[in-house]
Amino acid sequence: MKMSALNFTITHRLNGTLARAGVIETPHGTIETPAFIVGGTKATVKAMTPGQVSDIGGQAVLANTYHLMLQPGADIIRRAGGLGAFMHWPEPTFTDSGGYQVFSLGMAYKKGIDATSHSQKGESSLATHNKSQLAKVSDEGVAFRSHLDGSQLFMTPESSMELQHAIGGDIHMAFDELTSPLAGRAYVKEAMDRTHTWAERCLARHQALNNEHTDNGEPLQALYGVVQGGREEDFRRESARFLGARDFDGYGIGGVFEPEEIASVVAWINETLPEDKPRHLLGMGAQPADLFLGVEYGIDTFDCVAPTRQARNGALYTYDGRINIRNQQYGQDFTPVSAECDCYTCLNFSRAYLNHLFKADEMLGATLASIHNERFVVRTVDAIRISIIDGTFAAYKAAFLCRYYGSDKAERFIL
RNA sequence: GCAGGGAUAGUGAAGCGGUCAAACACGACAGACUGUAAAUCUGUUGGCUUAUGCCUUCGGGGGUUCGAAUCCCUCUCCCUGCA
Repeated sequence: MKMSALNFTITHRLNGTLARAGVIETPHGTIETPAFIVGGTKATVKAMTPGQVSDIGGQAVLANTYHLMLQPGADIIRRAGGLGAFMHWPEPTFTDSGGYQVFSLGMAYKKGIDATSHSQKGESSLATHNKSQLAKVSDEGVAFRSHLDGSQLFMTPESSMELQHAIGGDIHMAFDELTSPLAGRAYVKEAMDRTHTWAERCLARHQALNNEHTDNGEPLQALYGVVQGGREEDFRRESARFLGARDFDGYGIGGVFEPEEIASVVAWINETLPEDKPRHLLGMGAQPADLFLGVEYGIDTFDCVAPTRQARNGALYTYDGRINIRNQQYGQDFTPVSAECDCYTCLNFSRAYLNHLFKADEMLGATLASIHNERFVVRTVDAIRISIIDGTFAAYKAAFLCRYYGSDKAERFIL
């Protein structure tokens, strides 16, 4: 008998687009899609309690294998009863494979070697770190140096799967290699081929581990293959075809960096992938355009750390665009961050109060700001889901983006 | 009263004859952040400005010098000992 780790049902489609609404069922509950998955890298959504994550409408959390294997160690999490039990999050969980860290620890992107750093002025500590390269890729796997203590590590597709199964999230990502936007076509191809080989190795190890779970009477865990291929249409379609032909429970789309790429890259992939499997856009969702375009071109779930990171740094989302709450002008502004927002922060606190918390460096500022930004993004995706169901997506998208960006700038995201 | 020490940009604090509009830190003012090496990072921060440009600054005043935040005299205020 075939048991599946995950069920995905598409309930609505939007004519003339790749958009759909549906439900993902996991052993820890369901996710109504499209959905924004909250970033919980180190088994915590920074500055928020699980109760607060639940209150803002978060349906699932995504944690990171690399970070958790270093600290506290996958075995600790396994012994705690798995990721959800460990962090007191009873709802669905995802883990990322550590593949992103291959990229961010191993190559410089936007920090060290790109065109913007010609000035040589104040070099950030991150840029300095990038020069020292904490990761090296080979066909067998990736040699890492821990960013915490410098110790030598080696991660392979198999070890990533073993770690992810020990951590015990509901949905895992295959171990992949994403390439810098600066990489040439030849390297993009090489990395994609390696990602494909790794994906097959991940699948094999994953299925063996799931067999063990079955023997032990434990719930099955799901695995998404991760599509790569840079900005090259033929590679992206090839990657979607290759992975789509294999028995993954769903697909992650990796290596997308700019909102402008979403429409094209995601469309190539989602036209090619099997329709009946969920698709997760890895790491994108910092701004409304990402969300609208992603959904329009067939994305079911997103994750992004920007809402919480930007919140911690004082950038708050409003329907009229982003504001920096530290700015002087908010010091005497006793209105909420967004009058139309229904989050705990907006219902109870003023911009002036948040401005004070940030200037005084009080931790509550980070919490209230994170609650607001996460609610803003989750609610936006929820509203998008409703607009698919009732067929008003196009009008909703146009109105939302025009107001957020201004009609001039919004144009590039519409049509 | 005597003997020492000190007063530097919003604050603290370097500098002790030229390379000083003056390090550094904090503060202030802006910006960035997309599978979190991020409660982080970047820029600006005397005035005028396009400026490798000019102007006004280092407690007040007066000197020495080609040249002073830096040396001398004096005044004001502060600190530390001894009376």
